[in-house]
Order: sequence, then structure tokens, then C-alpha cells
Amino acid sequence: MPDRRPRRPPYSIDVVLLTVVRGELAVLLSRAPDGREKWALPWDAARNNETMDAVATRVCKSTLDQDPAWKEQIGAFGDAKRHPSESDISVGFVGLVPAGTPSPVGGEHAWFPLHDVPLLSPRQRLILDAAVGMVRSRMDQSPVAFRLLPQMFTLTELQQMYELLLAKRLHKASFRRALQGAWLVEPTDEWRSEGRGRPAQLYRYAPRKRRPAKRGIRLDLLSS
Amino acid sequence: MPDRRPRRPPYSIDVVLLTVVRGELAVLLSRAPDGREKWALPWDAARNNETMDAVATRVCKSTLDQDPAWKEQIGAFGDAKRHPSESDISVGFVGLVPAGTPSPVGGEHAWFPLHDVPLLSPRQRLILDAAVGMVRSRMDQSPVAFRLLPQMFTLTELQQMYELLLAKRLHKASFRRALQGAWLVEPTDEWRSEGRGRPAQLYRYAPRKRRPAKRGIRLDLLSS
DNA sequence: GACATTAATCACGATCGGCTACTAATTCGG
DNA sequence: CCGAATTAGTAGCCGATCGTGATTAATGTC
Repeated sequence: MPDRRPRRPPYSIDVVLLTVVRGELAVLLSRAPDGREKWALPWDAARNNETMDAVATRVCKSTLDQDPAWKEQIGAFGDAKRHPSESDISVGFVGLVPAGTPSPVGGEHAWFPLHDVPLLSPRQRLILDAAVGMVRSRMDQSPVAFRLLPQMFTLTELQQMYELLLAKRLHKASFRRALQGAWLVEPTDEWRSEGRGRPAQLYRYAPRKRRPAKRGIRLDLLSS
Repeated sequence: MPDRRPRRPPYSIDVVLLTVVRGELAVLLSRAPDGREKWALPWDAARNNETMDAVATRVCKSTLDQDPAWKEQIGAFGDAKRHPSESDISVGFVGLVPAGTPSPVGGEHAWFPLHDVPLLSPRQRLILDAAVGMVRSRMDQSPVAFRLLPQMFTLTELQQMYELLLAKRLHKASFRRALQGAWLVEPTDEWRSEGRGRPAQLYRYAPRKRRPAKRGIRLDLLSS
């Protein structure tokens, strides 16, 4: 969260970086420079002639020194007034970081599991909730589950990631059959032995072009 | 598009109002006050202490004098620089208007079918495209098809709306069976005779609570 | 070598979904 | 008054898909 400008900036860019620690979603927070024990979503004010994406990338770099595997805009937030920047509106971004990537965060940045997030400004709290909701609802349209995993993973790890995001247990055979039909992954020739039990084959995300899915509609998704 | 402020506003609210005319999606454009034959998405600058939703509602009222049946934020747009407001960023909204509602638009406002939209500022063009993409992609999560229809409709009309949005023909029996299973509509005791042929029963949108859909995942939606 | 443990697959029954064919109710043209 | 045409709505077959329990495979531990 670098430079603070004298005048209120027109808008801020706030980034919700998510990863998985110990089987739970976690968000990256930065220590606020003023408060003693206060934490906030990393953010920065927009500068002149800089795209929003560029600002978001800069904010990511300042906390992680590595780009997230996936990044997307959430929307604009302005109805909750209080925000560290005092700007009128903030534009939120979500970024996904593969689980287990060594995060070179000093004492200024830390991962907080979602159920243990400290008090944030009202606007940032909205942004965080929207980010999580977005990730959960776009799972079947964006490869978010894969972006939370390292490049190579076992099918069990992938299934556990889906179970975490869907908050629902899945049956192993069904999950793999669906995966087969979707042409999303391809096996590598590497295997991983995780202590006891049969070693698991490693896969990588490699979506293939498919015929445009003759399947009709699923109106039952519109359940509410 | 009321008052123009002396200084560049911090941001603008741009509204994409969509409806269906003659079996096609159409967007409402307003005549720009300066240009002779120029059209633009209705927009307004944000005022102090006004929520974004409130601005969007005000913009809708100024062109339609009736609230859209459904409204949602699309996101913030700032990377395309040129915009009538000259603001740094614009926040886009989509609104859906039931087909056939008499739009009391004077010569200052008109519906343009999507394939015949005049040249817009680069940023507004992006907003329009994002709005259409959003409506098309959220069909199975929001009742957008119903918001483009009047309160009472025949199942054939509903099917045609789905076909229009999906750009895909659907089979009548399958569509109705899926509708049955989704508990989304309920029949009224009214019927409509559309010239020749058997009269059709009218339905209304009335989603029912359902047991949380035991069904697993559909990974094949993640096709790309 | 017996057993626990984890991976991966098989196979059965139930449900779903696409499709053809049918019935129902109305208008139109004799 | 009587069909032909037209649109609405349903029945039912059959292949595809899906949930599930059971089975086989490959490793570590004792």
C-alpha cells in the first residue's frame, strides 16, 4: 500500500488474494500503516493513465512479489462509505494463488482463514464477501479450482478442492467420470507417493476443445 | 442525461436497458445533447452521498419513467478512455424491461436492435457488450428470461425467450419437462387465443423452495 | 506375508434427456 | 356442418448420464 496522496483519490483498487491453507480458504491482509493491530485488504489509489488491471497487478506485486494465477474484477463498491482511502468508490479484484506457494510475506502481510478475519472497514468487508461469492459461483465457468492448485496435482487433491469450494462431499467415481467427460485434465507420467497407500498419478490442467455440448438446459440450477 | 458539472465527475453511472423487440434483444439509447445524430447509453454523474443504485435508478427513470424489472451492476470500466462524461471510470448497470411494455420514449430515446447499434464511445461499447454477455451467462442463476417477459406468459413464449438468449433451438417436450422439475412457474386460470390454433394457458413466475438439489457437478460446463 | 491405507475402476440400477408420435382445442375455408 | 390447418400440450421409448457400493491395484507397516 504505497504512496498516500494529498487529495482524496478518485477511486481505489482493492485486491482480494485467496489461497488455501490447511484445507481452508484464506485471504491475504496487509497491516495498516497507521493502526497498531489493524489489518486491511491491500489497495492503492489509481494514478493517471494507468489501467485498473495495471493497478491491481501492482498491488499484488507489492504484497506477494508474484502474480496470482488468475485475476478478475469483481465490481465497484461505493455504497459502504468508510474505506481507508476515503475515496468515493473502490473497484475490487479477486486473485487466486496456488496452495502451498511459499509466500514471501514479512510481518506486514499474512494469510487469514476466512472464518477468522479481523474487523475490516465496511466497504472492504463487502468486497471480501463479494470476492468469495464470486469464486464460489464461477467455479463451473472459470477454472478457479485449478488456479488454487499447483500446476501438477492428484485427482484426490482436485476433488478435495471442489469439495472445499462447494462445501459438499462428492463421490469419487462420479467426480472422475465427470472429469473424464469434460476433457479438462491430462495425466502426466509422474506419480506421487504420499506415505502409505498406493501412489497417485499427477495430472495437469489442459482443457481440450470439445464439440459444443449438445446438452439442453438445466433450469433446475435456477433454484433460489 | 441531466446536469453536466463544471469539473470532471469522479465517476459516471451508465445503464444498459435491454428488452426484446420483434424477437431480438434491443438496447435503449438516448440522443446525445451535443451531437446531431449521436446516440449514447443513458448515464449520469454521481452526486455526493448518493448510492450507485440510486443513481442507476434515477437514470432509468429519466428515460423510461418506470423501473426495470431487474437491475444489476456489471462492473467498473476505465481502460477505454473516451466517454461522454470524461470521467476516469464508469460503473455499468444492466436493466431488463419486459417485452411489450409501452415505452413512453419521445424522440430523445429509442430502442436499437443489438445488430444495429450506432457508433458509441469506446467505453460505452465495452459496457454494452459486457451487459449482453452478463445477461446471457447468468441465465441459469438469475431469472433473466422471466424479467424480459410480462408477468403472465405462455410456455411457448418462455421457450422462445430461452432460445433467443441461448441462440439455440430447444425441444418443446424436454423444455417443459425441465420446467416442471424446476418448480419455477405456476399456471394461472387464464388462457390466451393467438389467432388460429388451440389457446395456450398463461403462467406466472413463482419459484418454489426445493430440497437442495442432490445432483453433483457438471464439470462439462467449463468447456472454453 | 498379513493387514491397513490410499488410488483407481467396474458395474448395476435409477434417473434424466432427446425425440417421435400422439391427443386436444381452436380457426379457416368450404 | 365438416374436414384441413394450426398451435398447445402429453405419452412413452430408449440411449446417455449419474449416484452408489463393491472390487481390484499398489504401496507402507508390522
